[in-house]
Amino acid sequence: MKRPVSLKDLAQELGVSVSTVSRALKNSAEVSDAMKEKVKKLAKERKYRPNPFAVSLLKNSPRIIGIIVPDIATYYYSSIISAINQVAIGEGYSTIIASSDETYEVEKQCVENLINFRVEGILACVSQQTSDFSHFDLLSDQNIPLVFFDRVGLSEKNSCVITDNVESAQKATIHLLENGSKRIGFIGGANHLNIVKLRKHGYLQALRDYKMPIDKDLVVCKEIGYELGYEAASQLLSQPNPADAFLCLSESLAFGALKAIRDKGLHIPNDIALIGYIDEIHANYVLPPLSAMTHQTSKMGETAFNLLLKQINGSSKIEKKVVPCVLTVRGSTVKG
Amino acid sequence: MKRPVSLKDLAQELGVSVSTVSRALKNSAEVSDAMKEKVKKLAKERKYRPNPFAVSLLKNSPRIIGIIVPDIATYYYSSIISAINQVAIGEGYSTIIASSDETYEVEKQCVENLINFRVEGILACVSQQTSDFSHFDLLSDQNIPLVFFDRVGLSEKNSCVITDNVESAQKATIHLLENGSKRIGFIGGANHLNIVKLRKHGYLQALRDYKMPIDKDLVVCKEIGYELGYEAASQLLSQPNPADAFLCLSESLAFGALKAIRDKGLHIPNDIALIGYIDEIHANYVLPPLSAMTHQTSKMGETAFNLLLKQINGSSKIEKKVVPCVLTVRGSTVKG
DNA sequence: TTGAAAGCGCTACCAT
DNA sequence: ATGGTAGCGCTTTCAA
Repeated sequence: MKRPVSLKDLAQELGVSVSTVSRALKNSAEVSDAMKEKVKKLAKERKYRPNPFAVSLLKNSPRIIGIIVPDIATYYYSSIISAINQVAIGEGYSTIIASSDETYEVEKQCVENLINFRVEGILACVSQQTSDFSHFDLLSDQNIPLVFFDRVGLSEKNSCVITDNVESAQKATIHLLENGSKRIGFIGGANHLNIVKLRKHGYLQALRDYKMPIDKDLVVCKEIGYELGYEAASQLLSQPNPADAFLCLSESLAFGALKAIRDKGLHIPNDIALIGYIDEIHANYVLPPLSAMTHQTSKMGETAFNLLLKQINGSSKIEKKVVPCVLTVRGSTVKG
Repeated sequence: MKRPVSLKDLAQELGVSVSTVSRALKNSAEVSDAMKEKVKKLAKERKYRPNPFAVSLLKNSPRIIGIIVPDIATYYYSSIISAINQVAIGEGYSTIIASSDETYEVEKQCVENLINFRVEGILACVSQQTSDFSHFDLLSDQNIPLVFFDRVGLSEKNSCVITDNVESAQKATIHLLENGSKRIGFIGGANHLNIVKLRKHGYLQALRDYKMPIDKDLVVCKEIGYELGYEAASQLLSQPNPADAFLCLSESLAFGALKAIRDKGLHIPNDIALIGYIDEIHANYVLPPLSAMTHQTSKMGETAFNLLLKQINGSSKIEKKVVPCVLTVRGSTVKG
C-alpha cells in the first residue's frame, strides 16, 4: 500500500517549496506562469490529488450533507434522494445516505454517525417508529443545520418541506364524490403518523363539505403494506353496507386493495372506485390504470436542499414549504 | 459559527496534556482511573466528538467506500445499495452513493469524485452508455480497489459479482417450453449490453436444446423501458405468425408488454404467456400475477461488499462470483 | 516571485 | 501515569 502523492512530493521533485506548488495549482496570481506550467505538468504526471481530509481539517467544511430516509429501497424516497443528489452536486456538495429501516434505534445511530462525520447539514425524514425527537437535539448542540422533509419532527424548531396532506386527501375525496362515489373507504396507516392524521382530516373535511354522512366503519388505519391493504379492503367490502370507493394512503395499500377487489370479482370503477398515493410508473402497470395523487419528488428534494443550503450559509429563519401532490385521473375513479 | 470542541479544549480546561486526554478517551491502560473518569465526564459535558478528518489524515483510511449505480431510483439498484449499506455498517464502513444516470460522462465524474474523496474502495455497476472503461484505470493508479456488480466492465482486471444471465434466461425459456409455449418472443434492450447478449444466448440455447426452430423475428432488442416493451410486444403480436409467449428482460419491458397484450384483448397465459426479470413486489401487483426471474439483491450486495473488503485488506486475487436468479412461477406462464 | 513556518485535530513515540 | 513533540497534507501569513 503506497501513500498517495502529496504536495510535498511534488515540491521535492521540483526543488521548490510546498507553498509555491500549492499556489501554482490554485492559479494564484503571485506565481510565475512558467512555474505554474511546470507544477501542473508534474502534478498530472504523478496523478496528484489534493487530500480532502487535510482540506477539511483546515476549513472544517467537508462539503458533505447527510440524508436520512426510512428506506432507500422505496421509490418515493430513492427518487427524492436522486433529486437531492443532483442539486447537491451542482452546489459542490456530496451526500451521505443513511437508512433508518423505519426504526427509532437505527435512526438515532444514523444521526450519531452523521455528526461524527461532521456533515455540514442533514436532511431527514423520520421513521415510522419515531415519536421522541431528542436525538435531533444533538445536531443543534453541534450547530449542524437540520431540515425535515415529508415526515417532519419538531416543526417549530426546524425548517421543513411537506406535501399538502390535508388538501390532497380532500381533493382526492372530492374527485371521488364528484364522479359517482358515495361511500368512500379510507385505508391508512398507523394513527399516530402525521400523514395519516392529516390526510384523514382532509378526507373528513371533504365529506363534510359535501354533506356526506361520516361512517367510522369506513376508516381502516392499521399499518402500511400490501397485506394490510388487502385485509382492510376485504373488510370494507364485506360489510353489510360496503364501500363503493377506496382512498389508499400508499402504493402498497392501493395494490393490496386492488387484489381484494379482484378476488371479490368486482368491477372498477363502477362497483368500486380506487385512488391512491401512487407514483406515475406503477399506476400504469395495472388495468384499469389507477387514478392517483402523485408526489412531486424532484421538487421536494430540490426544495429541501435549498432550505438546508440557506441554513448552512448562516440563515436561522425557520421556513415551512409545501410541495403539493398532483392529481392524475386515470381509469379507476370515474363511474359511468 | 463556533468551532467544535477539540481535545485541546478539553486538555486546557482540565489543566492536563492533550496526550492524556486522548489516552483517557481511548481507555488506555496507562492512565489512572480517576483521570479517565474526569476526562470522560468533561467530554460528555462539552459534547466532544473526535474529528474524523484529523484521524483520516493520520491513518489515510476514512472507512468509506463508494458505490456507483446507474440510477438510485430503480428498485433493483436501491435494494442492492440497501444490502451493501447494511453489511458495510456492520464492518464499520460508511458509503457514498453516486448515480451515473446511465450516462458515460456522469459516470466518469462519479469516479473522479470518489477518488478525490479518498474512498477505500468502490463498488460499481456501469452505465448503459459506457463502452470505454479507461476512467476506471484511474482507480488502479491510486491503488483504490474496485469490484463490479451486475454489469461488469473489464472482468479480467477486476473482481465482480454477476447473476447467472445465461442460465436464468435458459431456465425461464425452458419453463415456458415445458408449459405449453411454442413461439417465445424475446424482448430485450440494446444489443451491446452484456446482459442482453448473455440472456439472449441462454434463450437461444434453450430453444436449441429443445429442438425448437429459431425465428429472428421473435427477437426484439431496442432499449429498456415501458414504451419500448409496449412497442416490441405489439410488433410480436401482430406478425403473421405471432408469438405465444414473451420473455422480458426488465420490469418496465414486462409491464409494457402486458399493456400490449391487454390492448389486443388476449388471454394470459393461454393466448400468450409472460415471464420477466421482475421483483417479487411488483410481480404481484397485476392480474394474473407474473411469473418471474428475480434477482437476489441482498445476496448480491453482500457478496460484492465482501469481495471489496478482501481487496481493501490486501488481497489481489481476482474473483468472479455468481449470484443466481430465482424462478418463481405465478399465474402468467402455465398454459392450461 | 518564492520560501519558511505556524497551525488545523489527532495519534504515537519518547521522555520522565 | 503523564507530558512533550513530531508529523499526517494542506493553506495562509509573514518575510525575504
